[in-house]
Amino acid sequence: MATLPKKAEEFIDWYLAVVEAAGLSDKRYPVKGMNVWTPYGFRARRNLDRVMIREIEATGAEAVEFPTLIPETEFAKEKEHIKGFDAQVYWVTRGGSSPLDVNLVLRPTSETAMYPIFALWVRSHQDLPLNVYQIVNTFRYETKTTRPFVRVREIHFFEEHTCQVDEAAATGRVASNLAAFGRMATAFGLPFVAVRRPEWDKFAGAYYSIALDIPLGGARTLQIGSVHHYRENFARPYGIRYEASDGTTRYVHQTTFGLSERLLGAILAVHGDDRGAVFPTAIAPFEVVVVPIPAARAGDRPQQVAAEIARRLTAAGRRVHLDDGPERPGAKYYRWEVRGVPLRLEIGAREAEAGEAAAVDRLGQRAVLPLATLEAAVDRTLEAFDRALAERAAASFRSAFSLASDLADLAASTTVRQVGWCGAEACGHRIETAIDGALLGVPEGTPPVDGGSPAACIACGTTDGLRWALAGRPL
RNA sequence: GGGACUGUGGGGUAGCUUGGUCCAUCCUUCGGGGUUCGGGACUCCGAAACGCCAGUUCAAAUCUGGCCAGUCCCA
Repeated sequence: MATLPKKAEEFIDWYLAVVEAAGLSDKRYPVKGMNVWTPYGFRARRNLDRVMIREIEATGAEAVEFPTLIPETEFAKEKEHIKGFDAQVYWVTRGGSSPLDVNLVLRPTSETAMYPIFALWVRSHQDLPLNVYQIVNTFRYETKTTRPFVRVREIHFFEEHTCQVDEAAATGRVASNLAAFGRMATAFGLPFVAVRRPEWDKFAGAYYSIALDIPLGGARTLQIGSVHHYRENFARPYGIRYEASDGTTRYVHQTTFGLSERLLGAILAVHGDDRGAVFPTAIAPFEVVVVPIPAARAGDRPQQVAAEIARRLTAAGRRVHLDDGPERPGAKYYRWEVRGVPLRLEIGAREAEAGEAAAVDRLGQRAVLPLATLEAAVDRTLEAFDRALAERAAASFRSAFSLASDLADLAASTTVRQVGWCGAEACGHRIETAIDGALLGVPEGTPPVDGGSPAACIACGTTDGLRWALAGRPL
């Protein structure tokens, strides 16, 4: 098996090689940006979905599913929105061989599919809040280089859409979404920053946008999700009104929360190492792989014990793979390492006789687990693994940001930079030019670098209206 | 949106400049046999490719055009 490129030296090549070697996606499908979810990758995706569903439903959202096609007439109702998406939608213009009277858009996102119906569902303040989400495929005609999970044309999209009684309630929903995302990120051991995007980079049609970004090493960043406050921007063109308790008619205030398989890409990018993928247990296609080690003197005892262990752990609710194929044990170790399985249990003649399992986690921690209390021992081992993985990610997150105080300093950035910014768009663009990237925005809450208060705008030097902002190079 | 480049078995590649020496190289992978088995075994046998369609030519992996796919740079 070919060795992988080094993560620190050739990040993109490393990422592609890991996706390939781990068997997560088949990118040979003959349409750009549309890849096949392989069995192993699909397991990871299903686990990702499970965590998203658990956390969003804990906040009172309900699952729905809207159609894939949107009439052009509905799509065009919100002017900023269509301007933002026009260049990247797929059109359906024919039914059979006949041109359609009204062309249909393959949804790039579902605002314009849902909101005409929301206008029918919402009549009274008693219908609010309306919190619904769907996990569906969306389509964007991406022209840049596509990459598995990170930039695709058919997106596995989680989107929550809500209607609230007023702006404050919508702001509360934004906070609730950010908290829900925080819980998802914790489950995946994934540190992130939430930043309010600058005006010129907010979602098409939004009042404001909060992006969830992760650092990828160097000044690179990856946006893995976003939460938007729409105020009444969509409610007005789509007529989503309700009668308040005082008898007046008002427009709802809306929010959305979007995530995608980029989260899987981010998990690979953050946790993976030079030996391949590393999955936190919450998303791991298999949490445990059991490898018997044959020995002439032991007969088939190791295989029998390994099979029994796999049965027991499966019964205990673990996702387990028993690898009792004919390969040599070492070949199996390498394979399950590149595929990122958190915990490997080895059963040889020694272990079979002693009533033990040799355990090695994906970070290299070794232990001997007694078979008598194996289920509990595996629980503890995986918990410790997840903690260690999260701590490793947190440590690299802490060193992924640094302060910068003048524009010349930005060009050679080897981290994401935290800078003082006066808020002016012209200064924002000068920062973007200086770093050859983007002004990511203003951090929500505590900024990543504890630098006190900013002294001056890095671009114009003014000391008025200062805030911390982050600048980086989005992938 | 503009420009450049690339496409060879499942994966990675040599060959292309100068058409013939190529029923196409090597690594890996896959199938079968034997010896093996506590960190990627060895060995024998076998399978597997010139993106697609036209054109030039006695002759095309190699030259030309279109299409499809991929990559990079610029706006």
